[in-house]
Amino acid sequence: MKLSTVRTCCEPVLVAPIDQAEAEELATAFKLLSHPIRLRILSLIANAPGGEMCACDLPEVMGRSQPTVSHHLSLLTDAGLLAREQRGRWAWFRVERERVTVLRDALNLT
Amino acid sequence: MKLSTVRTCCEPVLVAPIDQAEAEELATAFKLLSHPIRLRILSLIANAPGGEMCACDLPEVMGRSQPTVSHHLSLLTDAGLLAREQRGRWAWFRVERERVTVLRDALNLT
DNA sequence: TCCTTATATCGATGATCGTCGATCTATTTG
DNA sequence: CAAATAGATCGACGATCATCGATATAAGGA
Repeated sequence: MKLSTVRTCCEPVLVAPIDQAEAEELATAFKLLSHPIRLRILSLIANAPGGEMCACDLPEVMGRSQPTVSHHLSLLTDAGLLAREQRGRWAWFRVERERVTVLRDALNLT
Repeated sequence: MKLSTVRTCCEPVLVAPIDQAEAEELATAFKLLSHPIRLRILSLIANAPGGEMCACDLPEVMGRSQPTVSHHLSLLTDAGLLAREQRGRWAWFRVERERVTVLRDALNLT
């Protein structure tokens, strides 16, 4: 899904009417923000030292099992909201801020 | 849910880390934006003449049944994203822009 | 008061989602 | 190569969600 080509800061949802296809793509993206674990993961990584975090720390911090955390990390990564980098046997993640900006700008009112 | 007291433009999700309670409230709000019909309803009403729209027109425009549209209007209204006003036997809706702004600001990166 | 119309609510059904134990894969280390 | 460890994938289960027909409610008009 190339979200940035669908909706930019110049044509936000609440200023220009959207059609069915655009609504479906945006809804899919906002769905990623509709779960507390995913919001906390984004918030945690964005505020981590160096803006990145190792997946190995997340199950304990989140209080969820490793498969559950891995599942949510995959969803965020597949959607382009997180970038994944393998270092040795550890996976490091950082927030793709441009993608978050696209979603924020979709809610512009002016 | 008093969302505006929980998260303002001064402490966005990606600048300050959020705890479990805040994440749950925000996730509940973003869930409303995670369905194409609800995004189209918001977009349609925000761009309607006078910024308001009668519910009577929505089932045909959306291609959904009257109960389905009523259900989504209730979700948006209960969450404060839409304001409902009864005029005679018709229900008119307008977008509560301040509430949308709260969600947008939660995604601020700077 | 009776009829019509707009909207909400109920109830049921199928679909999607979140979770985790078990297992598989890949990488490092001894 | 074998053991250990990080992470992904699988499979199943319960929970939540979207939808719509049927029906209830509420308001206006005859």
